[in-house]
Amino acid sequence: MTKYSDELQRAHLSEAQEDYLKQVLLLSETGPVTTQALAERMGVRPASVTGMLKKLASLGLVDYAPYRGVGLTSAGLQVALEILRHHRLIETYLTKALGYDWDEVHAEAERLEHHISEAFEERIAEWLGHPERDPHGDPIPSPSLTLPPDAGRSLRACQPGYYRLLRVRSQDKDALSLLARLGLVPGARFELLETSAAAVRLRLSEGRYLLPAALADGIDVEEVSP
Amino acid sequence: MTKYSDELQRAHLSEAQEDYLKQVLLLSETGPVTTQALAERMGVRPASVTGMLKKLASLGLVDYAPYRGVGLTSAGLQVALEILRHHRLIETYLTKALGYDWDEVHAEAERLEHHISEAFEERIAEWLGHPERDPHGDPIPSPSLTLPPDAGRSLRACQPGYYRLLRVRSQDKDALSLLARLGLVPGARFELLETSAAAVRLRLSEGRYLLPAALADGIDVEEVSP
DNA sequence: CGCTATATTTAGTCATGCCTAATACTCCTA
DNA sequence: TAGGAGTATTAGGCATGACTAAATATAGCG
Ligand SMILES: [Mn+2]
Ligand SMILES: [Mn+2]
Ligand SMILES: [Mn+2]
Ligand SMILES: [Mn+2]
Repeated sequence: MTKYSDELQRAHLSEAQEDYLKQVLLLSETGPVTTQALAERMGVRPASVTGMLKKLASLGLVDYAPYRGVGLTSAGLQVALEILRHHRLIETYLTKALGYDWDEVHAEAERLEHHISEAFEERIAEWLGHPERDPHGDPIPSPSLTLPPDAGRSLRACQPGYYRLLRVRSQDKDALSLLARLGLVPGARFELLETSAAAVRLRLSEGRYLLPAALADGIDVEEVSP
Repeated sequence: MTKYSDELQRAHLSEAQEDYLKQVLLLSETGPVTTQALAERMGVRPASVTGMLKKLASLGLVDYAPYRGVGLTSAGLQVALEILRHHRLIETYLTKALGYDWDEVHAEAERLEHHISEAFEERIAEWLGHPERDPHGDPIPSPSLTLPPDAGRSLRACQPGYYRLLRVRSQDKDALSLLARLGLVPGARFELLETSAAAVRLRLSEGRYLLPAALADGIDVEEVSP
């Protein structure tokens, strides 16, 4: 019966509300969630964010103290994880079943995540063999909405050595396109040759590249034997 | 230039507007499109329909004369066919690629039709081999938005004889479920034994059934040799 | 500790798309 | 041909989720 009321609530959430909750979750992974950061992510003005936060708070989905930032309640977290699961499953499905490139999937998933049924979610998860990571290496919340633990650390902070790429956090289409072109996708192995403040130098089987620090920042890796 | 302005306009249409246009198209296939019929199909009150028709008329998508009914302009027809193509391709894809039953696909397609990209449309059409009919036998508008011609006639008006089922017009979940159970899906062959005002009697390889006239009404068939 | 830059919230609008109640039109029938 | 039944439109509201401009809180700094 808990189930029933949850579903009722879910059914009533708008696309905008779901996206706000998802962004609160994503932003909270790196630090406090400010009105301004949320406004940037959502592509709206800060005043609009304040209005939405008040509504979400009244629905019991966020804890909101004016001027103090915002966080998800456990109900809000469930919704955010559900949408995130949709998003990442859809990205994975589009890539594996329909031949999308990994730089194309985000925009499509951003819309579809709000409009698929639980049946659709289950069927693509089944078709995919219940994956734990999407094409970017982002963890996919499980059906019971637990998030697989983070693995790896930022390439930016690594010493020279041998590594395997685990995750690319950038969502910039052109950055993703570039990385794909270089073969820098999850699973790729490479040698980190040198790091500096501005860039990292690395070697793949296909060649040697100098990667701007901004890109290296968003790349998570794990060390491997040579 | 025409293309450009069309696409701009498309981008701005809401889900509600797209659904109104689609329903105007579907209703116009059987007779004049009244405010009331539209209200029933859309699940809203007639007053709401009037409001929307005025808006669509001002966008140049429908010809609307108060108290006189409504019809699509050629711009409106394009939009309606585009959405109808999405709907029927999605239904077909869900059935063939994800194992949906034909009585499950409608609700899912009704939402997704508004939220897929042209790239998605093209890829599922490609995967399906550019089908001309959806799982119910409904014609799928071509990429250039022409509708394949109607084939067959209503089972209700047929004389006893041998027939192949071409199309099921009902969208009722239970009716579809029943028909699927009997094997009465597009392509099925059967013998029509007897017709009366209230029902038709027919024989499939699996058995003999008495079908209420209301169901037979929505079934299109073509005659075949015994 | 007070001042100011920045972040945030409030106040007031607007567009969408729905609703109900009241009014107007159409067209069939007596 | 005048009602009336039934259909449609207008009038007035409401919720959602944006916006701008104005007011206000916070926090960092001299
Ligand atoms: Mn989204
Ligand atoms: Mn991703
Ligand atoms: Mn629809
Ligand atoms: Mn169909």
